[in-house]
Amino acid sequence: MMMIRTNSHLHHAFFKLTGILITNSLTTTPLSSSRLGLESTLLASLLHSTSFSNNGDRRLLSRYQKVTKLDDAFNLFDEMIQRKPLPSAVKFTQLLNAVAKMKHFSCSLDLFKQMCAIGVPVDKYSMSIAIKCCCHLYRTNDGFALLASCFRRAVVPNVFVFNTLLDGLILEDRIVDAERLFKKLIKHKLCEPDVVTYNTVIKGLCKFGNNDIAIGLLRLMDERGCKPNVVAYNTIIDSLCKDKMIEDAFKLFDEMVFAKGIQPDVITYTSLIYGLCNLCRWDEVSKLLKEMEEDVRISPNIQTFSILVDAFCKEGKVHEAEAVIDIMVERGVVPNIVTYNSLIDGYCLRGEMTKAKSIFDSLTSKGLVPNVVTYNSLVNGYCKSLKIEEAMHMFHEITIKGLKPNIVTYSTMLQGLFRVGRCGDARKLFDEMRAAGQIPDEYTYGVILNGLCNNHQVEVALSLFHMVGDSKLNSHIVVYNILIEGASKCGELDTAKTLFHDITLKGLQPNVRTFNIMISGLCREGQLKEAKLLFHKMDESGCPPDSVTYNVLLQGYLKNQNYDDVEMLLHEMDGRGYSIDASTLSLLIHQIAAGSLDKSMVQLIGRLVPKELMDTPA
DNA sequence: AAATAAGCTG
Repeated sequence: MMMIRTNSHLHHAFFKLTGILITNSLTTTPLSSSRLGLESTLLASLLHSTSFSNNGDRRLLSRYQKVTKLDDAFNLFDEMIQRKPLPSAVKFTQLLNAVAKMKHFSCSLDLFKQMCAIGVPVDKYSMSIAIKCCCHLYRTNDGFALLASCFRRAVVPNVFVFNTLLDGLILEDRIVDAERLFKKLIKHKLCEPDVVTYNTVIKGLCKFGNNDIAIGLLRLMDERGCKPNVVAYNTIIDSLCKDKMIEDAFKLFDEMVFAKGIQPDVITYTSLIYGLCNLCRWDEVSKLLKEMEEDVRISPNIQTFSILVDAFCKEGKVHEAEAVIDIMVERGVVPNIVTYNSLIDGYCLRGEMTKAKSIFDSLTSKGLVPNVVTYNSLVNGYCKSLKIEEAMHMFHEITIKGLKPNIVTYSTMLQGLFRVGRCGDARKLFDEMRAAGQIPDEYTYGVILNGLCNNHQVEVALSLFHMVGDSKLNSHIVVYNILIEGASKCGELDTAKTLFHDITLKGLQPNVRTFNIMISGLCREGQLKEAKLLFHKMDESGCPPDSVTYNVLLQGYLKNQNYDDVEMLLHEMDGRGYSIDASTLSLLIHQIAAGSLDKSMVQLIGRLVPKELMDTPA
């Protein structure tokens, strides 16, 4: 399941990236210096005036809005309810909002209830905050109950309240309910949907992969006289980027900028940069980053930088990632736990656990608190380095620190235990996981099947597979790939063949990996004719052979002394630009030494061996 | 005179 991508452009791209970032920070500094032209002075003064208006122009916050600690909020509230006469509803509402802003939703809700109990009049403002709190606590139904009480109290809910409820439904993945509510609003004219209403529904559609319908709604809102804004476009662009449909994302971007004249913001750029990073299209990343830097109104923020850090780390370029962190710090953007999670994960993936651990240990001094994601990376890193005791230690640390291991944590730990052959402990952990209320997903399922197969328990894996039956868990090709590989490695090729046959019966499609595993199994048993047959079936199955297929088949031919076929395959590989992997190469070298291969082949083979293999002695 | 929204973990 691991994919190693090497990208020669990356290093180059990195210098471009950091180059852009550094040049920009240099060009922005002289703005305040004296050797500026008139226009620049104007610009500088504009900059000054905006920074002034940020503080000076804004009205002073009331003490009810200024609360930053929960205790202060409660104390203030207690003091307020003793006062005679009671402070205005506005003051109470401001306090409620301040508490909600601190994300203490249930506290805010408590205060709201107390406030109602002592008879402070409730209006649409306090109602909408209370409803928001319910929604953020995944208790949207309670939000609807409050809505009902609005009607009883003759408080007319406005579009804010409905938007909040709509958002709550989407947060709970209740997309059908959300659509129903949306239609009801329009049909019964409960309120006039505004741009936020539409955007919220668009967000819901995107969340469920309905990008096309989301775009449809974007058109519809325009027709209905509600102009889409940058948020509407960003939501869809972001969703398209996540679904790797980057061309469509750029199409929408162009439409937004050139046809509608809407200015992109940092979120637009960040989404697109994320999409490009995800596809390893580094040159375009630099281009876009440059474009963004050229727009004086926009500068990369913590997310933009974190995405770059993450991209470098995923490519194994941890030093480049650290350079990005240095640049962001220089620019006054403070890295957060997400940024460091990427870096820690990067070191873990490289197996540099000492370094990973030392960054982890330094978090506290930076005022950052590790979260489950942080621990998951370390658990994963230790497992991959076969340091299972350290992994277990980290795993237990999660609960000690008051956090909860999630499905990723359990799956990772399970994988680690299987990997060192501790099937019994894996079983125990699996039970523990279910007792903790964590529902295994398809990934967990794959880890377990794979773990059993690799520990000579194919039978157990197969019976688990049959027990799961026609459930959704078994409708993924990965499951078949694991079992076919497991069965054929145990010499149960007939079982493997049956499974392979079942794939199409189930309406699934074998992928390249499925074919490769099957061909490799057939070769192992010396069934070269069948292997060849399958190889030729690949193209017509819409699944053309890749470099792995050729290597697998080549090894089969070599082991069975089919030298004519070897020659043919080598020529085909040359034509397709595929190269020879390390284990095929060592087989070939043996054959060359034994004099089984024609001298004329040697040159061709030399051409098919990648440089990296030549440099490192086997 | 107070309020709603879209970007990272295996």
